[in-house]
Amino acid sequence: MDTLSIGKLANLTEVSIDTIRYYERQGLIAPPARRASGYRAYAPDVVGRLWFIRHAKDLSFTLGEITELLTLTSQAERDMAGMKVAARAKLGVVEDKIRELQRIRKDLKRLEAACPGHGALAKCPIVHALNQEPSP
Amino acid sequence: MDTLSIGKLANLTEVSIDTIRYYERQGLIAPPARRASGYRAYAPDVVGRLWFIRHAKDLSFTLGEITELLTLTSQAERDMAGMKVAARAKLGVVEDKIRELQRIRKDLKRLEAACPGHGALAKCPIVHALNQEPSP
DNA sequence: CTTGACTCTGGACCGAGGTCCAAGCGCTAC
DNA sequence: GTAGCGCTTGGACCTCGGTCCAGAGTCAAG
Repeated sequence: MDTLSIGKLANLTEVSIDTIRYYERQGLIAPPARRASGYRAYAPDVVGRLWFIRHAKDLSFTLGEITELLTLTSQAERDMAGMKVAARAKLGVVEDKIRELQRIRKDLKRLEAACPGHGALAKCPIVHALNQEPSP
Repeated sequence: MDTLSIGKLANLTEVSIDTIRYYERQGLIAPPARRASGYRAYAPDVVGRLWFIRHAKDLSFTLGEITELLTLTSQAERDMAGMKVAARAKLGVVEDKIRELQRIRKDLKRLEAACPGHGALAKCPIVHALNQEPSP
């Protein structure tokens, strides 16, 4: 048998059955052929497609973006420029998030350092800072 | 008049009217007194409380965590230890997120660097990498 | 053949943090 | 006094990425 049941596919890809069906509804994977019983019968190349989705998710691409990437890659005659552009664009987004989190980290560190850690709450510099209207 | 309508409060705090009502439903701010007409009439100290919420949100505290922080600060006789502990705990969470994003950044950079940016898509190293099952 | 595991469908539900709506009053500046 | 904002309510809806369910039919091992 050269097709896979959804359960076998799930085992091979570490993507749950429910999630595979969800991806089908979302259009990330094509509706597969069916057995007489109605069971989904996947061609083995779907395994690679699911790994693609998983890895792209691990790179913080959204499912919508992954759909676009999959469309891109499905046109084999195309140039690879699109992939590189997508990677760089996502890199920019990730770096923005890192900067924002670093801003938060700095603020938290400053507050934590300013707080002696004991004494009346009314004198807590963290509480004080949070209650203030921002200066500008 | 020493009370504020919800609209005035929204203007003073950069928190929208809908959001203020939402916070009331969620228990972050107490249900205010009402005028005869049913309009909410806020005591001016609610302004500080809303700034507290806004700033804590800017530090990536969730509304649930902010509720706890507000409970903490409402007991003036308490020690400030809890605030410092909360700040340090959140700092840890933020640093974990930063590390995860840095992992993603590293992976994206590596992929982007590996891709020549032109040529047949079938040879794109990004596509190749994403299609692979991870080596356990 | 029987039993237990597998799969099917459509739709409801989750959390987080809101946003938007209608229909109907209240308030205030002119 | 009237135009035109402001405020009220309850509930529906949104994103994102799934998860879970019932009730039914199917498959494979013993």
